[in-house]
Parts: sequence; C-alpha cells; structure tokens
Amino acid sequence: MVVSLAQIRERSGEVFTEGCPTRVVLDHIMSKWGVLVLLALTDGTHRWGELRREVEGISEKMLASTLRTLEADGLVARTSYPEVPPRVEYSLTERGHELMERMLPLVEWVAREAGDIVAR
Amino acid sequence: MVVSLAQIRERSGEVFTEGCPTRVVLDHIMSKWGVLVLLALTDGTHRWGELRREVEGISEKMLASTLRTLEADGLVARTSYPEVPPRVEYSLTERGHELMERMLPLVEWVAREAGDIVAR
DNA sequence: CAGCATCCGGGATGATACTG
DNA sequence: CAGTATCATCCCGGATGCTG
Repeated sequence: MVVSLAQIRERSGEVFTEGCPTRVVLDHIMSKWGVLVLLALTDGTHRWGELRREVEGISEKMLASTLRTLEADGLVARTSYPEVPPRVEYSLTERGHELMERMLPLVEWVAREAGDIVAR
Repeated sequence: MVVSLAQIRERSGEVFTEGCPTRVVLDHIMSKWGVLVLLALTDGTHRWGELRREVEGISEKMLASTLRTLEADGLVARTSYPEVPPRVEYSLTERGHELMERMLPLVEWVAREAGDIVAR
C-alpha cells in the first residue's frame, strides 16, 4: 500500500493544524513513555509490576499516567482481578494491535539504524 | 515483512534500557515537532520560512533546534545559498526517506483513526 | 531572510510517603 | 500488589531582541 502525504492531508484534514485530533493522538503514542509501554505490551499481557520493571527508568507516576491515557484512547485494555493481593493485567486492544502493526516496522528500522545515527 | 518484538530486542540489544541509542533516536524523530517537520519535508524540499508557516504553531527556536537535531542525525540535509537575501533549503536525505517510508503508514493510520479515538 | 542569544514561566517529570 | 497524593525540580519551549 502506497501512502502519500497528500492522502494524509486529505484524510486527516489538517495534520499541521494546532489542536487537530491527529496531533493529540500522535502526542500520546509517540511520547517518550507511550512508545515503550506499547512495545512492552506487544508480546502479550503484562501485570503492572512487570511493566514497571520492563520499561526501565519509568516512574510509578508516569506509568500510571501513560496507561490511563492509552486506555482512554482505546489502545490498551485493563483487567482487574478481585483478589488479595490485587492483580491487574494490561494488554493491547484490537485497535492497539492495529497500531503496533504499523509501528513495529518503524521501531525495528530505528533499532537497526540507531547505532550508526548516534555514533556520528 | 514480519517484524517481531523478539527481533527488535535481538537487533537493538536493549530497547528498554535507559540511554540506549534506540531511545535517543526515537526521542528525536517521535518528538512533538520532529514528526511534523519530517512530514512536511516528505513532499519535497522546503525553505526555512515555508516550514515555519507549514508547521503551524512552531516557534523559530524549536524549528531551528529540531532541524539541527535531524540534520545531525543524518535525516535532513541543509543547503545554504550564498545570496542576498539568504536562502536556505531543507530536504530529506536518503536515510530520511527510508525512515518516512516506515513512518507514513503509521501516521496515515493515526490520521484515519484519530477522530474516533479522541471523540470517546 | 534565516537564524542565534538570552531570559523566564509553567507544565512535565521524578522522588517519596502512604493506602486499599 | 497496585496504585494515589504530595511536593520538589527541571528543562521544554515561548517571547523578545539582535545580527549577517
């Protein structure tokens, strides 16, 4: 599938306009922690504590905030089990999987090129 | 081409580790203004003033800063013409085009879904 | 026209303590 | 275990003024 910038402009209306929905969603999923949390969830369901350990350097506050935003966007599903001690699991929704289908090739390319890029 | 998270982990070493090159590059290209500047350059060469007008809301400071970062990463080429008044043009490098090849499908999807997502 | 230097305010982010 | 609440901090990013 060939995608042109013109198509993006047409479909999204105004990608370059302040406050347009596209900018808002981009800010969520392409934020420093948003990408890493989504990536961590790509290989399956994870518990809160697992995410905290997996996404190195994230604070509890930012993990909570990031997860709430992604959940509100319908990209991440939160499942709480009424047990003691509490157990909460996070996973990608259908929409989240669609997103990551598009984001993985990008991240893969960056991961491959990053060494060369920062070494300059 | 199928890309798995496992492949990313293998190739990049430690995507989730603090300070790894992948995180640095992701921060550059997925920053608020980085994405928009790269998008604007996807349909060809642009002058400084054009970019300033096209990427609505960006300040001169952030435009300059963003362009310098992307240029240092080898994603954007800067061409200065010794004229009066000065003329400077920016365009994607080969590597920049490779990047946008992967980013456009993602942005296109976001542009298409953004309305539904923020409307919730 | 295409920038750079400087100042500065506020939101983003981190650290810590606490709770159901 | 899975968060929330609070406070402290930092640096992103805007505004302004100036220059080649």
